Amino acid sequence: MAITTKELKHKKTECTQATMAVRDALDVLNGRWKLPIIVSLSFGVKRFNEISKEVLGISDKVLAKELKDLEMNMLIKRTVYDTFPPTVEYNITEHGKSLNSVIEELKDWGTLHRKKIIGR
Amino acid sequence: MAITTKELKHKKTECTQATMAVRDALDVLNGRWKLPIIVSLSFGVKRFNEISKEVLGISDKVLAKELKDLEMNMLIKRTVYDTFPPTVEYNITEHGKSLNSVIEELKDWGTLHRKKIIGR
DNA sequence: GTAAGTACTAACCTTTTGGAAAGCACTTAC
DNA sequence: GTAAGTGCTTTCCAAAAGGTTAGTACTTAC
Repeated sequence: MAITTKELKHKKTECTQATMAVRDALDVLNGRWKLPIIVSLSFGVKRFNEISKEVLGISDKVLAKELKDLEMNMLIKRTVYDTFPPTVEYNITEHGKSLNSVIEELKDWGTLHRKKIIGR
Repeated sequence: MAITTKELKHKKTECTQATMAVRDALDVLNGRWKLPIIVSLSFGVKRFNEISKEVLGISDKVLAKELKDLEMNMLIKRTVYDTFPPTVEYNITEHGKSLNSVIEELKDWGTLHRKKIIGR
């Protein structure tokens, strides 16, 4: 089911703003780790190893990558202190906090869904 | 950074219900295609090829898989009519409609984020 | 009989994602 | 000098996701 450039252009004009905005949001939050990390940081400033322990199952490599992504999208801020054993702190930004209502909705829906499907 | 069973059990007791619910929701909606498909179907009943044309870039194989996933999670319903060229219709369920507020939030946040980062 | 249309599935291959383990730079404490 | 602690990075490898192309079952229209 190949899509020709013509079809793509044609469809693009029909494509609603809404769908694109949802896609934008999903792209930023993609994967299993972004939101758990944000939730973890929403409880306060944390260091690398603290996040690594709180977000269950994440590997160092992936955590480092996810933190970079989140920083690039201005959802979190990285602060380095030049201490003896190095200290790096991560905290949410105002922009990151604006995700609160999204997270609330996901939490509510997740709870509803669990009742409906998993724990029926 | 391996996690021992002991650590896992220990942390599990601390792990908030909230984080698990968010995870549940994300698991159901994972990937780039689930929500676009749901949005597409939220505008009305559609057939396989119609969805395939509306959800830009998705391949037949992936579409078929995603539709199966969504049906298993009771978000959409599949109806087969035994006509000459076969007809299969997909529509959202009530449970699927309960995602509306999540989608609204994602849309709003996506719009905000685009202003902040992409089109600053 | 042959072409067309629908909704897929199967086979094959490439890309992406992700985990485990080790290493590194730097400094302090012993 | 050597061990420890921090925040990563690198290498290697396995699994998962995803794209392309072809094919199938069935019937109807020509």
